[in-house]
Amino acid sequence: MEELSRVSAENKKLTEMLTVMCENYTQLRNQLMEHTSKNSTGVDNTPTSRKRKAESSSMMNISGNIKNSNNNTNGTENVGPSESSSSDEDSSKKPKEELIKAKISRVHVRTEASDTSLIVKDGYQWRKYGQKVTRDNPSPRAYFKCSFAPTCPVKKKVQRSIEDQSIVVATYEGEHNHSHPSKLDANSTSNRSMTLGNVSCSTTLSSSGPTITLDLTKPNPSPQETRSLRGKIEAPEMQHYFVEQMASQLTKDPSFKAAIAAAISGKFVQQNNQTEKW
DNA sequence: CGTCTTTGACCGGCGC
DNA sequence: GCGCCGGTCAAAGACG
Repeated sequence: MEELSRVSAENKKLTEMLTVMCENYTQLRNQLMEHTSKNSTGVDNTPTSRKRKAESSSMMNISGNIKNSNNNTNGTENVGPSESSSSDEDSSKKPKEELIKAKISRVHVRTEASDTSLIVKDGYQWRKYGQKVTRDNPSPRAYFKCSFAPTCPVKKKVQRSIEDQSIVVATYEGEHNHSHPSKLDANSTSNRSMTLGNVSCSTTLSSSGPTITLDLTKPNPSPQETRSLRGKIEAPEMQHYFVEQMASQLTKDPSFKAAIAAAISGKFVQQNNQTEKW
């Protein structure tokens, strides 16, 4: 309980730091937009190389904003900085581009820095069809197609963050035209991440090694923090559902059960360094 | 033998 | 038109 309270306090501090960072980012972005609007009177700002611009905006989104594409079927839950920044700029563009961009979502997953597999397990079944080394990032970018359904048009690009090699950025394009495979088999995956509103929680349960890494962001921010973030207030039943989902997924993982059993039997060694990492 | 990954080749968009 | 660059294809190999 002491450890839990300590971690909770640390999470609160980190959340506050994240809030300050988000606010600073918003202020800086507004200042930049004002500056660019003053300098260039043109309607569209530098139509050259839209793709690189979109990627550079995603690089600014490394502040632990973890989203799951499964909830992004209509884009209403995409309230992250990258989405908001792109939607702000898209307001002056053609509706066709807005339609295309509405189907694009990004997921940031923290993984082991030594893991070079570029595999982001999100419950879907993916087939790798290409890998490229892009110009703006020395890490190779992997291209995946959804192979769960032959007609599923969803594609996924996975690339390590140029700023933090331990963060893998997965960009999803399109919408799945089938149900989530994990609904059929909840034990098929060992890595899950979920998002409710702006509160992100990512669990990385490594079944291959003896270590268990939990990436947790405080699930219950204070009302003040909630207001300061994006004003998206969660319903209590959603928080309850969130906690239930976390508990059920943790208890379904055999490695987590083994760790709990070892802890109960007195063989579990508390590693403070691991918990202090996040 | 079927499926998946790897990787060089190829294609199309874009800027100059 | 040419070159660069990101994205895709497809043959070959790996793997269970």
